[in-house]
Amino acid sequence: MQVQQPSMADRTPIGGAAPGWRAPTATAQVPPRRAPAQEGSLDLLEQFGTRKVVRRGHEFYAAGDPARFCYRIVSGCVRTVGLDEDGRRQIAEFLLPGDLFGFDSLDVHHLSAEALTDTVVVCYPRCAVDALAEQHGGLARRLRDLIRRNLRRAHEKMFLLGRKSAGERVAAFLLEMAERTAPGGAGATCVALPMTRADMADHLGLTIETVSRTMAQLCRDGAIASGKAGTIVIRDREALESFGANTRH
Amino acid sequence: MQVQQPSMADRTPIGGAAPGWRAPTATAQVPPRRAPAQEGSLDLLEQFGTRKVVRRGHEFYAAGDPARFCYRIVSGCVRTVGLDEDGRRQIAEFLLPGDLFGFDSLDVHHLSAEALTDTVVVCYPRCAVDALAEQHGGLARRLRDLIRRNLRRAHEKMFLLGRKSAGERVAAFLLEMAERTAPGGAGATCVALPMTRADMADHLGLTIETVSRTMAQLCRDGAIASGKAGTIVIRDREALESFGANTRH
DNA sequence: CGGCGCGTTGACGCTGATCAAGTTATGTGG
DNA sequence: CCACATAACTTGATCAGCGTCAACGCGCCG
Repeated sequence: MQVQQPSMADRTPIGGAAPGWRAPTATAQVPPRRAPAQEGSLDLLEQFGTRKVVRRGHEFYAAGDPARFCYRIVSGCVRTVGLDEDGRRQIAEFLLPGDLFGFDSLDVHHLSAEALTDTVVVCYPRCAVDALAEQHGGLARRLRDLIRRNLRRAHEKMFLLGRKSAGERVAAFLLEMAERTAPGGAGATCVALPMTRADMADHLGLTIETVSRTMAQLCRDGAIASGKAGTIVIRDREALESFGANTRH
Repeated sequence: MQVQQPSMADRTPIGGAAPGWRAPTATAQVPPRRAPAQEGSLDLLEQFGTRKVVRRGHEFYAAGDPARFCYRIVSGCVRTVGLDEDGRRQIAEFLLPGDLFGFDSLDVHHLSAEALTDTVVVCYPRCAVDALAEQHGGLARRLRDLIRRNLRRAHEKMFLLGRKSAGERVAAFLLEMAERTAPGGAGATCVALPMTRADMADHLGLTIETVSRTMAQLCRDGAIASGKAGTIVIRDREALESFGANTRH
């Protein structure tokens, strides 16, 4: 396991005036996105946020680290990773601009969080989060609901991993990424996939080869097309939605 | 999907006298258990709790129901179930005496909860939970941590489903059940398995046959022995812990 | 140029699903 | 209490989805 602790020196107070964290760097292919309404209203926290940049491949925290900070992604992409002693890896989620992470750990992180691309985050001290939540029932409620939503997504992923075929998993993943980057998009949607095939495989409980083959199949079927530099285009959403359902009969 | 709503008539205030619910039927092998320390201290809630009995095979709530109540199990055993349109099923967790459930749903339950055996619960109105949490930061914090623990367990299960062999899944499940019913137990431990093979299969992402075969193998290896009426005995914990690790090399 | 990371494609085999009996529990009505 | 029906479990034979191993192409960078 890599244990590169990125320098803390680039953390700067956000204190006063205009939010300076509005995506100055354009490193990531993933465009900055407004936080969705249900997660956006943790405004009370903003005054405690500090900006931080983590370079591609580096960790925000490792499994086992004390949970001292929570994060909101401004730009870039992050994965949360579980590793076991044999080197087997499970990626719990990919996080995109607007997403929050680190809020659902107990005192100690049980997964590590790693930057897939150069990533800009706002970073909230855990003690500030807890203190604010102690005083403001509304914030506590929103935090609770945030973790609840994560739990619901985890349950959906358990279903995916336990009960769906390789084709269904890949198709569902692509649709999920599409929905997250362009909510409600209907026609041909361009989806950025900033992660490697290995990342997708470790997220979907498959191997690199199976992911690759499945996507090739989807291309042949005309459901998707491969765009430039880690993007795909969804051409036929319905084909994607029903893909692999026939595999398990 | 079965939509039997058990009668609400058998709900009675908890205040009263001797618990007449001490397992009249011998279906439930799971003995009552004290709530573990970290979950037990939701004491503020107790005054709002009402007792309720749900018979084996009946639902506490269905997926899609508004989340009006949360529950603590007094005796019995519960499963939380996700179902899809094809009839594929995923059991997120099995819940034992002392366990809490229903706390991690948003406004609407996304899984259904069904009694595996005749089950006695204490039932807390969601509005009371929320109102109390609004006023008592400490309670809110404990609720948050409760949901966080559930999320961590969900992540561990994602790892199990995505990355472990059939043997490892079954072995891990038996060890988990052992740990939950007899924490820290060292020697030969007797473990109640109040669920069917189909339940185990739908929890572990396997088929009935594979579960059955794997347990037969474990018996042959002397790691476990089958006891009476849905119980097994763990004879060799280390053999169990390393079982199936060789299968995937 | 050559090494390296990443992705693709093919051949083959194994784990676990599927199909099919058959046996043992569980429950029900006589 | 037994007879019967049904659910739950076990075991075997066969199959296929996906993993494994291997080779190769491509873009990037020193």
